[in-house]
Amino acid sequence: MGRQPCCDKVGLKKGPWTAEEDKKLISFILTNGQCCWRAVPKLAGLLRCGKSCRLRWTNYLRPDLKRGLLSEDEEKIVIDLHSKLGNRWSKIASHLPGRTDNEIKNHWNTHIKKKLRKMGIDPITHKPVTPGEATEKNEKLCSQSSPEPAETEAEEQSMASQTLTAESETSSLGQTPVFCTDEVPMIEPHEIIVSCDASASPASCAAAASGGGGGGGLSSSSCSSSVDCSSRPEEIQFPCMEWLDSVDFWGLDEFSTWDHFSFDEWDGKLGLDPLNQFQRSVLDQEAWKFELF
DNA sequence: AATAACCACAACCGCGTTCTC
DNA sequence: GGAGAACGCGGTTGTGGTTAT
Repeated sequence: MGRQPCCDKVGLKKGPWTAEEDKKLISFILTNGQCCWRAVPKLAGLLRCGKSCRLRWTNYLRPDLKRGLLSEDEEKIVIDLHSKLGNRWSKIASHLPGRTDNEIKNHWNTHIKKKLRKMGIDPITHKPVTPGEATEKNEKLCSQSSPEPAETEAEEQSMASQTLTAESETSSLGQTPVFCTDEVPMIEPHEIIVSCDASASPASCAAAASGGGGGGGLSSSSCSSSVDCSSRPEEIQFPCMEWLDSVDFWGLDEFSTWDHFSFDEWDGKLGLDPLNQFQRSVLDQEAWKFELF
């Protein structure tokens, strides 16, 4: 009857992930690709539920993630999309390659909201507020009348034109290039090949094929989780994920030999400029996760 | 130097949707 | 077609770090 439960919640670990757990999860996904999340913790030897593994991967461990604060341009795009889409963070994230819905949501709540309020703009309605109007009470009222999200395909299509892509390096909101050169470079959507063999679902293939165009395709929702391998044992083996040479640091051979890891290698494989201090600092921040480095 | 207050972000929770049997 | 489970999303909470007192 139905599917098997994703995890029995008894004895599962919660809270912050340890470096060891990260390592296990990364190794597993490197070896096997992203397949059924419910199977991941068991096979990877983790005492976590599949949901937790998926979140950890999509929000933190994915190689294509940009780290660091959102740029001015990205903020503008978030604000603009939020005015049209409301709190549909995954939709918004799909227009910002390398950013996750969680990240955008957090950034919105901690930075952008305040910024907008300072500018005298209601972050919920995106309309100017008169002084004294922005009271707590008012805010609650406003939240009940959040902007009408775009419902139609056409609307979403038009919004997709704002997507940050390699092809269009300018946003609809500004004439300046979308990414500063000192930002962490993205692995472009087209650099990730999702193999679409005959057994792969049409939906996931379509999503992969349209990865660069339209919606960015690298969002947590539209890319990483779209692999359909549910319930077909032959696919559960390992689906649909190949990395180009440029991202082949994820290739198990090298990555599994953690002892030999160096940041220079990491940079190279990620396509990072070894001299980019910002990137390095970001990676240094990450290093706590990989004490073995 | 100690500690309280604040801030940022990772992770969890719950719900709606999708999918399989 | 219905039941039950996985998945994905958005809201909320918890935790660690930083700043102010």
